[in-house]
Amino acid sequence: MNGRGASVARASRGRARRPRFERQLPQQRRQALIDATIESLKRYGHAGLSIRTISAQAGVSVGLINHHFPNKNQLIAAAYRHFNSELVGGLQAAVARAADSPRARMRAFLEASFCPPNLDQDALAVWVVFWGLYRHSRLIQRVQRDTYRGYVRLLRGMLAELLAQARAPHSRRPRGAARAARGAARPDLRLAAIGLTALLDGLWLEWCLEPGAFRPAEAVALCEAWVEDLCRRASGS
Amino acid sequence: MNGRGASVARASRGRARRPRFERQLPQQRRQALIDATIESLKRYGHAGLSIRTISAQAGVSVGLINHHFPNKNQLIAAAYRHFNSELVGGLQAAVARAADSPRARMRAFLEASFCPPNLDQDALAVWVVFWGLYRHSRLIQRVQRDTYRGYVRLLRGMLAELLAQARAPHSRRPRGAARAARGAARPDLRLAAIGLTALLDGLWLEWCLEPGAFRPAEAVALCEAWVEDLCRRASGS
DNA sequence: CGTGCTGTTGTACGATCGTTCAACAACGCA
DNA sequence: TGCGTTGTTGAACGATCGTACAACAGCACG
Repeated sequence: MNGRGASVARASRGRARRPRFERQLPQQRRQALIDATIESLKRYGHAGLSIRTISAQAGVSVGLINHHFPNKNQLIAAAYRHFNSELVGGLQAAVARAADSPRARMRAFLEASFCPPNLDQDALAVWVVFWGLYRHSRLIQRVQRDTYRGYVRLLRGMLAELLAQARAPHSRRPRGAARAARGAARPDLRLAAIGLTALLDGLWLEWCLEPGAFRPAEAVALCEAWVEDLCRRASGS
Repeated sequence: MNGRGASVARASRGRARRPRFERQLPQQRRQALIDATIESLKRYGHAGLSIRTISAQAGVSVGLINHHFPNKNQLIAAAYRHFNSELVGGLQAAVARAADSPRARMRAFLEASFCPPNLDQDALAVWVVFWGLYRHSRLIQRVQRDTYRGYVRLLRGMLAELLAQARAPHSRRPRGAARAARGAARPDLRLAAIGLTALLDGLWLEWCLEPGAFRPAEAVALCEAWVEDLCRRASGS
């Protein structure tokens, strides 16, 4: 009763009073809610999709989410978009940081794939929840379509460079190699990208399900052996 | 009001009266509920885990499930066990049906893996739901541990045969080959099984996510090429 | 035909879900 | 210092969740 008047009186009396909450800019709060969503999914799996669980994780009240997002699905889709772009961005950065040789770039890509934060049991839990939403949520489908493109382009580009170099190992044209190889190599490149993606994703999945089964370095080695066989077959034909 | 007396009167008047439900043996009803659970998961994803959705799918009332299963989790675990054993049993049967040569057996295994009912978008939806439960349900973990053993044994056995034949291609001992190769080949066999499983699962996953990306026969070819490279490397060293 | 067993039904209950909304309060600004 | 904007709170709503349980009814049997 009379809560407001009492608090105003306390404040005007000069007593130090901690604010009950902190106002933030919409942009910052939105990002905090997105982070809390992902953290909540890591901790509680599908149960972490609850508005109350997410708001508790973010340290805010239940009503705040609908002030920054029109509904729950939009928040989840935003979290999925952020999760995807973190992955793709991290891989792209690792490749860009590597030496300017197709092999070194591929190695950097593989090592980044089999390192934290990508290689993480909690991350798998998050992916699984999103995958489960895929078929019944147009929002999730749209995010998937938007972000997957960058991943495929990155991986295909590296494979094209490697295959071009394997076919013409003595000509020094690392820059134009991908473009030059595009004609005749396209059917092989398509299957090669499919196979490498499958091997990569499968190893990643296996490790997350049972981290003791093999070491990350062994996964990188398996992928590199596969790429090596691919190049050998390409140069042999 | 007085529903019972009225219906008895109708019945004794000789009017034909359809039974409102059919009693079934517990074993049959349990299986029907398990089938309904899987079908419900295929149709509605994670939302299909609801007691009311499953009972509607099975054409029974909500209360019946708790008469045949102590709670929802036990039903789900039973469904997961059935789903797993259907997969492993189908693969084992396909291998047993194949010709008695390591290559033929491996081919049969791969073709069965990339065929309905295993290669099915709906099936992926079911797997994803179960995977999402894995971390937080001891029942699911137990089922996984029980059933995965058979799958690994099957795949490792075929790989061992193939590697043994590759190492000694001229000695005719297809029966004892696996046993003979067990000593020196074990480290390679371990990584080989990991790699093939990853490639297989990854291709399966990719196809289910985007069935138009490649044909099942191409997936089989990719796996066989991988096995071929493995054997070549084993015989070369 | 009547009786007993038990498979089956459907309501009821408390908990939790996503969402709404009126009231509160933090903080920039005059 | 007081005011206005608006980020934030938390109670309340109806829907739906898993489970319990008393009543019903199919069907085998005497």
